[in-house]
Amino acid sequence: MRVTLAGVPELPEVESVRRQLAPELTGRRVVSLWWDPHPEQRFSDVALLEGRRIERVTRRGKYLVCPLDEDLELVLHLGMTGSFSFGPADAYARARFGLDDGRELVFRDPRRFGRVSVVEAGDYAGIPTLAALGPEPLSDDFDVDAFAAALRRSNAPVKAALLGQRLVAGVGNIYADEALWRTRIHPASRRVGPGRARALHAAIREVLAESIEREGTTFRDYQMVNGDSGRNAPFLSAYGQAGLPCPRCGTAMRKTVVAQRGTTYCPRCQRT
DNA sequence: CACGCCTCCTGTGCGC
DNA sequence: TGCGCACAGGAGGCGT
Repeated sequence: MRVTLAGVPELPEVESVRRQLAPELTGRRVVSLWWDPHPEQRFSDVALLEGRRIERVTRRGKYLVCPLDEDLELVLHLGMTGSFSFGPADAYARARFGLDDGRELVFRDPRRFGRVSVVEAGDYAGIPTLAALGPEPLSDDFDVDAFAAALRRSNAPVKAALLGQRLVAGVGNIYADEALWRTRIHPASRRVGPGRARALHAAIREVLAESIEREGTTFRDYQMVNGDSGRNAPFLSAYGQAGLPCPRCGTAMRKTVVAQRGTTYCPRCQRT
């Protein structure tokens, strides 16, 4: 079985990019600006960035959030294939930010799913997922009892709940499959009791923290600012492993669709 | 409100 | 060899 894999940036990948960008961008001023006007709705008020100073480079879930002077914020989402580099721009460059140190930060995004917005600080009305984003999974705000209660209230498949960004921020297709595999929960399960919720809470933290240590998962598209790949791919147990033996029980891993997303799980270990 | 389905995009890989 | 098409998927939007 052959599966096409992209390796979309999720929390560990965005955090790895953030760690590389922060020292380069903090304190820099944007002195020139270009962006591809297509598709128009993925670039919002970007012109406001001209002349602004980047105060910090932070992250919420899969969003990069850069406070600017003048009480503005630059909000970036890498979509499926977004990446940054300090030039040179190629045919897939969607935005170019000229800095006051003479360098140019290039936002490259072949599939154009990324988004760039400049907003008044904290005003996420135009970015609804960010406005309603759940707690950071690696912070104390990610409360196990609140998570368990929210899962109990949810009638959606547990994987859909994880991807929804409201119960917890930053989990995407890769780490949802990994955390569910570790806790032996079937991705389509609509009933997750407190014991399994507690285990899932811990597993989400583990898979994300381990991947951050390895600077993320690279299949093809994701790369860091310096062009390096993440090193987490060889450690995946579920995502992309369809047809291969389950690392726990040896049963062939199965691929299905849950929440309109490709989903790999062990049909023997993972029970609803 | 919660849930689920459709859409946006384009490179890739497969079948014929 | 070349063509056509299915597939990958985060988030936004909309219908139920």
